[in-house]
Amino acid sequence: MEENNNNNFVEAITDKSVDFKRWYTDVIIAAQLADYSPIKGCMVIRPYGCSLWENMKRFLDKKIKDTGHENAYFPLFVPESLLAKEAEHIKGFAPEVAWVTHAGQEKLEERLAIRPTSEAIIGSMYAKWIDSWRDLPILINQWANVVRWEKVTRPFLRTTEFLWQEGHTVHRTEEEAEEETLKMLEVYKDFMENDLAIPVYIGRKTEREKFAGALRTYSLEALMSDGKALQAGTSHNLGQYFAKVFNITFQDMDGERKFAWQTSWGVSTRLIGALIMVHGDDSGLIMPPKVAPIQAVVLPIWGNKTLEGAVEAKVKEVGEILADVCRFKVDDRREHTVGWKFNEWELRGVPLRIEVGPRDIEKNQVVLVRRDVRKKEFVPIEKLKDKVTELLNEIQKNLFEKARKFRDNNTREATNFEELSSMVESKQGFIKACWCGSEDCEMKIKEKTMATIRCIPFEQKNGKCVMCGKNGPMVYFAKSY
RNA sequence: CGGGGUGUAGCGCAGCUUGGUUUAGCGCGCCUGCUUUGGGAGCAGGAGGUCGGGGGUUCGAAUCCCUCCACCCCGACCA
Repeated sequence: MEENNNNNFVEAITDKSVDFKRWYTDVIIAAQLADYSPIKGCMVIRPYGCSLWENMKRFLDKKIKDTGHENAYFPLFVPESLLAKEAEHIKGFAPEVAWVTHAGQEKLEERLAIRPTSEAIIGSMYAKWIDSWRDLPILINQWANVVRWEKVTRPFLRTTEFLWQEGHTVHRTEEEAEEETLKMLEVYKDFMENDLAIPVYIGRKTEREKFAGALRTYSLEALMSDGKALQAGTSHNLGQYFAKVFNITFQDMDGERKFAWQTSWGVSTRLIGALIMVHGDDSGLIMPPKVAPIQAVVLPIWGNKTLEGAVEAKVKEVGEILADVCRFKVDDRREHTVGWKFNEWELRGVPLRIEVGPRDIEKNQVVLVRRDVRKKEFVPIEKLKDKVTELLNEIQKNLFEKARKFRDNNTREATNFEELSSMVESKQGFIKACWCGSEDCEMKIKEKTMATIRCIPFEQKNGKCVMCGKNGPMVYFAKSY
């Protein structure tokens, strides 16, 4: 345990620079976002983490509904016969599907898969519900848990069971489906950048990286502060693949029976992992104010016995002022000193700290300290309300700007393979480079550098493939999670 | 799923090489009381362990052997 009187008061967590991966799990455990469970690969999301997820859900759920979607809930189980109907899709998931084979002692007549995703079960229902072009579009979203038996798991980033939302829509035309796919990509981008303060690059996935069974997959790619990229969300144009498998047809305006066009899109609790790795520092988490479970923590500093009553009264007054301003918590625990609490709440990433002590009572003020820049301010009680609102907004903006600058500063351009290779090796981050479009070159680059094509952005300038020299689009390469 | 590492109190560790003065210990945390509180407080007293599970060797196993499990790191696969 190292002693340091200036900056490093945190004993519980490893420094980011020393061991980023360990820092990541240390922070999660110490901040009580989650904990390991007795089940391999499964974690418990503790109240603090759950509250964060609920806040994230609230923002995203509203955006999903504002774009015309409704929530529904489909079964956890998928009969084997249904899942087996299509080959390509299930081939992508087969190794990670968990099966229910028994009910009590009795063997089931048909095995039930625990959904790794819900295309099959939802597709089978859509076939029942759709008959005419007038039934379209169907715009449904579900918040659910899914299970994928992963070999390697890490809290939030990849767990055996995880929480997510999956949108499943059906459209009359290919154009409409494509429009929906891209619309939701934008909804996600808006959510990630404005609510989570996580800047993302968006673009199309390569054939190799796309969702099993999809026509086209689009993704949002974020840069973690260790220089590795993280796929933060995906939106798929499923084409007519599942429609053909599950016989989702409708009679069109022209009287002809046609296969429907589908999309699916999802983001998961992995976003919590992203949030931790984008904003956190050596002292712990930093929560973007919009989704922070606690936006401000009020800490009474008791002083000597004769002043306690006055401090208590002032804390109560502060509480009343903040009541409809932000989500706050008064930490009046007696068992810890105030210094201890400073560190504790910094570790847990609360954006604003409000100190109320004997010296403040005389001046009718409080002390505000920002978590992101640790700046201290003395604020008169009558200005508290406006100041808190202002600071929370500023912190939200600052976190995004900081992350965007980091991402931009770590996005480099390579014109040939040697440059690409040395950039991956020495700097990490995103690397813009041209690629001919062949899987062959994609694989070669991956094998030689460990970097993969994260996405092909929409705004294009073509150039020579860093591998073979043929003409092709500029893409983002990165080592990724 | 391959390669490596770890597993002793809630957490971090020592003890293991060379089996027996160990009744398994230390720091932090925890409980009780008093004093404290503007950047991880002090004193006093106290609770807490089938040494990851199972099997074996031995008069005797935390210590040696086998096996299983979990977690971490590095690779192949994925949100």
